[in-house]
Amino acid sequence: MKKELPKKYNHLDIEKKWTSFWKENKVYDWDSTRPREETFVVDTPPPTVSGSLHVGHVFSYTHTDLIVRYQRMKGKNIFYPMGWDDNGLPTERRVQNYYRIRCDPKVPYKSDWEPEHDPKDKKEIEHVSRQNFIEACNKLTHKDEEVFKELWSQLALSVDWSLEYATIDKHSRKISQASFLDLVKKGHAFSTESPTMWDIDFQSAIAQAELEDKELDGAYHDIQFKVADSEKTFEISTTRPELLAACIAVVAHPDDERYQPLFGKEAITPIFNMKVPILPADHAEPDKGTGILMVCTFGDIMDVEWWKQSTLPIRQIIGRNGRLLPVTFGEAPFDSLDNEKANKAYKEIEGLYPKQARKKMPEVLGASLIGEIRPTRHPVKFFEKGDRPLEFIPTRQWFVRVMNHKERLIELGKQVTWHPEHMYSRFENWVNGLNQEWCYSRQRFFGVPFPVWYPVKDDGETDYENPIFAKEEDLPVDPLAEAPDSYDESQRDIPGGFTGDPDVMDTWSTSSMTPQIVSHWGINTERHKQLFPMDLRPQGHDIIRTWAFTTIVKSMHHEDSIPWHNICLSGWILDPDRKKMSKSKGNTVTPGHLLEEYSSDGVRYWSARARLGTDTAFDDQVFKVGRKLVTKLFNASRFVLQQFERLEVDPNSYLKNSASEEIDKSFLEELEKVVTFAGKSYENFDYAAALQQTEDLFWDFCDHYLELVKVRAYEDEESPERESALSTLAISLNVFLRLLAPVLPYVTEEVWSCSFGTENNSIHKNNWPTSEEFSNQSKPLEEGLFEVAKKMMSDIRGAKTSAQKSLKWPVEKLEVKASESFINKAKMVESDILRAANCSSSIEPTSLKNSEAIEIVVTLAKENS
RNA sequence: GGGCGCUUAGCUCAGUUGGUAGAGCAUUAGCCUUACAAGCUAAGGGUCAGUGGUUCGAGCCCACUAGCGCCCACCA
Repeated sequence: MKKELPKKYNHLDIEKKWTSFWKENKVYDWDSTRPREETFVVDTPPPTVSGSLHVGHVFSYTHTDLIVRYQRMKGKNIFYPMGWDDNGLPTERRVQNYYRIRCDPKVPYKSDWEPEHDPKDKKEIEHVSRQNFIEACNKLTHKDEEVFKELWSQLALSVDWSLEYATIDKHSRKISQASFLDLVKKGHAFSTESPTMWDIDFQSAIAQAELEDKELDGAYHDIQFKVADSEKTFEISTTRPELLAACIAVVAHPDDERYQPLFGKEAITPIFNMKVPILPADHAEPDKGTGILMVCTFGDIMDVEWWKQSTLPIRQIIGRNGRLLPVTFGEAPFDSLDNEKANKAYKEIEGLYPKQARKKMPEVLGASLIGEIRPTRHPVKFFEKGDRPLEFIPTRQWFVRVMNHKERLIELGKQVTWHPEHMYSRFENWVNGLNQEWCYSRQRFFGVPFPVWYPVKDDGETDYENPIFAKEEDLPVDPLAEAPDSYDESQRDIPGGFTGDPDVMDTWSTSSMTPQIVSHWGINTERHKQLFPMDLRPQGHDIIRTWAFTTIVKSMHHEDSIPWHNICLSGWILDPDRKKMSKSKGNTVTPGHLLEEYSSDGVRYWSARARLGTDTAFDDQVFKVGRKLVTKLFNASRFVLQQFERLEVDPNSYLKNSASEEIDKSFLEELEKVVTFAGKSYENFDYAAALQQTEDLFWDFCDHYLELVKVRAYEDEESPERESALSTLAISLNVFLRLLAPVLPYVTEEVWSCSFGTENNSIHKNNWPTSEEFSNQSKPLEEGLFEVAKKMMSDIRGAKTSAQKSLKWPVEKLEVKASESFINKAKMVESDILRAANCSSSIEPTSLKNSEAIEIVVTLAKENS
């Protein structure tokens, strides 16, 4: 005999019990011996380990778990790993603040150094070696990961923890570096020195995918240029006058009649007196500003593009730290007609940041500034995590080719099924808008290094043309700590020796390989084949251009394949003001107290109500509804199981029975419909629709069906009527538990273990209900009997309520005025209705011809007998 | 400037292939009823953003308009 359910449902104790049960019994483990067709593979997003998780994480990770739990109950072998994204800038930033340290590659390594965190002590910032800094990163991320893992377990994410990885661990670094070497081998990666978008605070290159526009105040400065060997002048309207010294040309649209006579001539820049060519260029728009603009090295991406197809030299005046570089006019490429004057003017702005220099420019320009400065507001490109505008600075970087692969990327994007479908257009938009190759290198410390060294020529120059790549079997390598083959560590950074590539890879270089990291691409071919392409990539829609995009780029370059068959995009959590909840906005809610107050199942319910791609407002009310459903399910289960306990019979023995009473048959028919619908919905990743239908019928079950059959189930004598009720109760509870198991894993497991489950058999494996289970049930005489009974019950209750009587108050007379069809149906379920209504006389029908109207007249007894 | 989505009850949202507008919450009134007071029952509440079209019939299909949100864009 099973153990009885406790009187009250204490979610905290029960969650703890099942969390450890699932772990001990390896309920969620992947079986590597089962074939691909029986396996469902998830490319779990590795959460960024920087501080704490908020409800937004809980929300989207639950969505994946719902889908996974459905697939597992369908009998699928589940591959559901968890990774930690602990590589990259967010971690660096957090470590810098947490331990008050900075990485300085010039500082020597200290083996006995330990990072220390003291929230009160505002000690001076300590500069540590790269190795020490990486150790500090590892220490802090491990600490955070334990906290995350705890939360995921409590939330009942059914991941296989033996598949855990971190994007900075040895295995991930190896795969990242192998990916890079493969890209190089296939000609998809290359290094070059070229103007690159540069963040002056982080002092690193950044990629197009990391750009963000910010609206900034700016101002048009109208600057007068002279035409060489002529008295003519023209004006250029610019918001970046501080780049005047970097001007290499002025351009206007080829069709612009105002400037056509000047093409081919030279202009003379004011103040610095440099001769620059006047040329036609398609990107100049006649109706913007004065229609003629200066090309500076470099003000924006168009300057870069234009410069690339020109043969003009770069006049770089902004340095890596963002300040205006020292420049000497008179030395190429800064040729001036008046070096002395130019140098003097430049001294005024040298060493300043662009913003400061801009302020100073009116003074420097003097009479060359025409009219008033006109304020404007315009979008300026920023690194998404940066505080100051980007600059274009020529540096040596590694790039991955994407520009020549747009068509193929779009084809592959179309081969993936997007949920919801319309999110695909964001991917296509992004690919079509690509205007640069993927900048792959970063000038940072905590990341995956490039497995590359360069020879140092005898004159001390680095020979970038002949890179030395690591051997695949040696990966991962750190070129700053290890010497390449055929060299010795003593030859590092000396003429005739070698130097290590100092950069690390873009964080997406690793994240884009999550499928290959977990499939052990290149290491275990069998395993890779068994898992790739994967079934599902879940992620946020804000990182389609980064994570989804780069993952597709990699699988295209490596195997000309899609990485997964489906991609599911979760929406965002909005705060009550409808703003996206995010750490940077400081409006996050942490999930700990929610889980405690509303239970994990209650919080999961809240997540499950939101369809994919739909943003959801954070709303306490929905958590309450979730908790209420959990309590209801528990209590209804207790009631149903009590019927079997009372008779000392096993509810399992009723599951194969056929119901004989019409109301029972009708309810089972409704239940079968929901089973079919829910299965279809889950197949299409629409867990929310499945939940809604299930929940609706479950409340009908509690509010109406249970009330209708209660008395019949209570009967002391065995009878076909009682057997039919008991069978329907057993079947319904059994099916409801399984339908709700993905959303409410704890309470369903608890009830299951006390009812239908056998020893160590979790509800979460191999138990999804099917319509075949209903094949031995006979159809009710009419469809919709349950609906008719509901309508009758509702009206009877209404009559009692408006008479301010209790619901068990006896009914003397029950008249039904309705169509013949309605009356017929009511008659078919009459006995249950009369019992539930506490009515001793039979229904008095009045048949209305040609009328849809239904009137139920309830005459209550005078006395409560 | 290009693209996508949303607009249904006070709030949060459903609304399957077109067929009499739904749920929960909130509000109000009532009820200790042999599972449940962390409960139960019922009531009130809507020009489905607007305009036009297709149709016997439109919340749903089509066109246009407005507001909100998001994604993208070469931003002088």
